[in-house]
Amino acid sequence: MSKARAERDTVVPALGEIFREHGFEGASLSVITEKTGLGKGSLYHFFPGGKEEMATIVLVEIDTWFQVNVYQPLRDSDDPKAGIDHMFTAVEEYFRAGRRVCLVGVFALDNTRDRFASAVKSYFADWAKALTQALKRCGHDGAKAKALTEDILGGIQGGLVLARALDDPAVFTRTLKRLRENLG
Amino acid sequence: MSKARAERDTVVPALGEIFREHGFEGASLSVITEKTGLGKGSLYHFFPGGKEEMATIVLVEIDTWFQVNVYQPLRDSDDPKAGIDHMFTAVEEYFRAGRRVCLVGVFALDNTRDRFASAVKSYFADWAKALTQALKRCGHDGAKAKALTEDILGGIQGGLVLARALDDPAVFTRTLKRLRENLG
DNA sequence: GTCTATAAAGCGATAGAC
DNA sequence: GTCTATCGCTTTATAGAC
Repeated sequence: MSKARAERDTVVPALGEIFREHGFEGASLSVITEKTGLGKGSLYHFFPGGKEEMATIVLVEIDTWFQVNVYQPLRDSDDPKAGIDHMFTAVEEYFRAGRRVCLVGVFALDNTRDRFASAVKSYFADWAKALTQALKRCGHDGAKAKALTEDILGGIQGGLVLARALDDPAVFTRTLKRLRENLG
Repeated sequence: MSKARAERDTVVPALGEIFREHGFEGASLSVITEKTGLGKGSLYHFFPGGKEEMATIVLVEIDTWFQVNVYQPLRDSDDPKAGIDHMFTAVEEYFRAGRRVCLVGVFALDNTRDRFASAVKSYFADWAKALTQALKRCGHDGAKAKALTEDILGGIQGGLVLARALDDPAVFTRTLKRLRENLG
């Protein structure tokens, strides 16, 4: 089981890219088979729950990544400004400078939304909470910190949508730069 | 033909809501039949090209609406500030104060993207061009006008994603308010 | 113009041999 | 653990009666 688990985990990143690229509905088993090189037999061996389990595990992996690389630094950094700087750097890398969309954003907009509603909601809620707290520690009052948080999280998602729609990743990096500078 | 055309056009808004709610892949003919009350026979009579034609016509309708209600006022208003104010008001109504997502944004993120790439691209490109021009007429230099345009269009899209993800439409209206105030 | 019936293909998922 | 074969269902789309 532990071995199967380890084997399974190596496929999860590839599954993430597939869901990002095709959405939940569009990621058919034939596409998944093709891109991962795993046959249906293997896929259902690793993920008895089928596509839904695959997507759930991908969402868990994403949550873990953001907890470790974004939320924790925001919460725990002695210097809250450094935590925020680290967030912007991590986000720019994670979204490959605008060439990669946000899977949670994709799931939020399409009809997959209801299926994974709680994971989608807590992704943004956790992020917002950690960022607001860091902004308060930087000296902003509660209302300002909340407003800045919405501007930053919304700006990131919107920048990704625009970058993809216009087929111009630089829109995203420019947006990140302005959001960063806007904090002074 | 003109009669069929008129009859057809009455269904287009309903199709728009269906694609918004379910995405392109998720909007199956059975869903469309149920929500519009039209049988498959009627649907293929009005839209011989099937789903793809339905979505194409919906995108044309959206483009027309934004041309008339957003881009033209931005371009033609004697007072560019009034044109921008009008844009924010129209956008808040159009997206039902955060309860309605942007179909073009939905199509931009999922795998439908490639299918309707040019319509998706020109939706944002036309909007950006008109808004940048209006901002320049307000006195902003070219670089500032371009930056503000990206912040505003991205902010709108991001606000819609966040509102949907958090199941809290007010996130969108607060974002719009700040974008508006940010212009002074 | 709208209906029913149906075709052809793809879907997620399962079973069983190996 | 991976394969092939197959089930049952849904999908888009078409045909033809009315």
